[in-house]
Amino acid sequence: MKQSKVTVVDVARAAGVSKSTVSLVLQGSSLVNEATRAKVGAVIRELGYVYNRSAANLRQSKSKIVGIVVNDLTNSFFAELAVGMDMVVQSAGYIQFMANSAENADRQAEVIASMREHGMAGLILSPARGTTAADLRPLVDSGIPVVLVARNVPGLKVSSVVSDGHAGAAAAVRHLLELGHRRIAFLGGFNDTAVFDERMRGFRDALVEAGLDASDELVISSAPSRAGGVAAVERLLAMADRPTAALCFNDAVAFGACDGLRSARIEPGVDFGVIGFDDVIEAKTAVPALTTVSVDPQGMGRRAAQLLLKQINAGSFEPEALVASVRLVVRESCGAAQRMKREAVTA
Amino acid sequence: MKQSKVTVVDVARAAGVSKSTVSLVLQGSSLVNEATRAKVGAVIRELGYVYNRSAANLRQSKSKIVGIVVNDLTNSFFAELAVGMDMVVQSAGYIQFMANSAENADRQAEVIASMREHGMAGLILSPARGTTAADLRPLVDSGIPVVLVARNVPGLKVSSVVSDGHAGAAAAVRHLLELGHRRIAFLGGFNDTAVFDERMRGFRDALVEAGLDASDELVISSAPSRAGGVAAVERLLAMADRPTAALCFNDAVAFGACDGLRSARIEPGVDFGVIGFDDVIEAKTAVPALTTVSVDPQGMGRRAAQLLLKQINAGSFEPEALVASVRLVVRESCGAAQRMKREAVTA
DNA sequence: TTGACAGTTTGGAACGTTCCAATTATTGGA
DNA sequence: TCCAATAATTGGAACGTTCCAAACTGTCAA
Repeated sequence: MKQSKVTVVDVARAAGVSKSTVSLVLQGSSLVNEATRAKVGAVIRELGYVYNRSAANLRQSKSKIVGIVVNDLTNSFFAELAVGMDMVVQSAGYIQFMANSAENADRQAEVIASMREHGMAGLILSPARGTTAADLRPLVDSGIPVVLVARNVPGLKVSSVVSDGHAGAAAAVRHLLELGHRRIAFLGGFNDTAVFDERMRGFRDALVEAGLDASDELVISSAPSRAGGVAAVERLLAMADRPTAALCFNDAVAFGACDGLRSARIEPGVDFGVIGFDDVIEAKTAVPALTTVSVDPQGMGRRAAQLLLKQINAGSFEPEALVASVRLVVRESCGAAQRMKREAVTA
Repeated sequence: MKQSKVTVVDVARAAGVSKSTVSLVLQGSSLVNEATRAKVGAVIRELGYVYNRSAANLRQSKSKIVGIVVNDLTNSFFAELAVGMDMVVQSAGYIQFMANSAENADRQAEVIASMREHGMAGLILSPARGTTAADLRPLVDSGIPVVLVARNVPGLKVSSVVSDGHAGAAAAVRHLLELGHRRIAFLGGFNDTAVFDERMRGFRDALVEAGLDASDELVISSAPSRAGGVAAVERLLAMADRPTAALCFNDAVAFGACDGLRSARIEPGVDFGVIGFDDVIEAKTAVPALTTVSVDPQGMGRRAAQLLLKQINAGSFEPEALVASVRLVVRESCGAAQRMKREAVTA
């Protein structure tokens, strides 16, 4: 256990050159002679020298660190998002501070401040509920690139990568209409978020477009979780004019809805159509396999990271708003497979 | 968008004091006069000064950064683990580099090297499959505290926090025996990992203890995923002397096993007992609710982080091996609820 | 008036790197 | 032989902080 840190000066002394030369070797400069480079390299390995990046940054003030703050890492959608970012950040030779805000705006503010003190070059933020433009303004004004992902913050002029919730929800509803459903509910999610609003409007617009009922009672909000889905579907089942299908705010809600339906002896995908949103990994292997709007969170994460790195490398930049397109993945829970079977029989 | 960074000297000039005084204020020293402190504080806010922690670390060489490297963030067990660490690291005023190794030992080595260059004070590692003691030796020898979590690396003398897989597996098997099962399988997981080995030995030992068959054919390994569970249960169903219950390597495998059983018109929790391992969040709300060995990953994460911080603060330390105890959470998939119902009828 | 002392404040060196300008060594052409 | 050009190396200042030793203010007792 040797504690003493080896510096560039120690290496220089041992190799019989100046610290400047060692520095050049470290940067892979073409100025230095091949023999010297080899000698210095050998000494570096021998002494177990580790480069001190903070010291370097102090001089050149451009760090290779980005910040990533996510509202809920235990949610697999956001975990995938984070993994996507991780991939491109890592392969660009950057390293990330990464923190979970647990939907707590205060904690989020703290970690962002801390990351700033540690000298991050840019931030990717999947904002906690309740994040305001004012929270982020000082950071943005300081000229550090910020990319918002998955959720937007109204009134803030920064780059963002969000999915096309409106189009996705509308496509899902149209699919249910094609399958013959005429009374469709929207289940789950907190109705004070922008994402909820967007998806819900997609749902409404598609119903109105088809000349169908899109009244408020068809929108049942709840926590955007599996438990929330159970609760929401219970309220749905208690309705007088009961819907025959539902579009859910996200996949967690959809799973919960399936659980709730089963408890009531209603088989999802057979007696009732269920469509989720997000296409989390479990959607494919669940029983029944979940029909859902796929938003490829890893891809979104990758795009967000690419955008951030682009803005870091460009000296100045204009905010860019990317909308990740979305596609309906038809599996079993909507009842499409069931209908095909039925048609095969009647044919 | 003001780019110029404000330094302690700028603050000093604006407040009409020396940089030393500003530094004292920043550190909350009791030496400085109340009026001066207030004045400096005001100027700091006014100029939008942000503390440069790298510069400070350069001088005092003790950073408030820890590294966290996780083998698979998309797996909710490890995501929970990370969130637990995040909690205690954050509230101790530290910030974390966090990276996903995606089970790739090379990538893992790269990010660890990068974190080291950036000056981390300690590392929590949930090692990628195939990590060797040699990979970690240089880091450990340099005196930086390392805590291994969830998985151990044979031959490396560092602290670790792992769950008691042997006891957990044995408890699960005993429960199945109590429910009357006499032929029990072990499903899923790669058989070249230490975790697999430990759980499998717990399984075997409990069977042997009861004087039952614990032969190799009862152990069916596969990928530790939902798909792996489906595959494993298919092989189980093809056996001549078919088991009536199974302990699964983890919850993902258990879910897969349930899916596979259902496809074969066998109802898990009624016709067949299934027990998982890990108690991921979905276990509770799944249908049937999964009986599983709960290892509280968040708690493990918290303990690992606490251990690391303790070692960072103590100048020197001895490696400590923590074994997180484990408890069987009886829900529906094992058939216990079913048996109680049956007993109520016969009574 | 002086000195001791506590309460505050301060200049400057140090941390490990980069980068500029300057220096030295080497080569080749006239 | 000398000069110019090129190749390789180098010393020292700078980055933004901390920390030490020293210095300045008052106050109070002698």
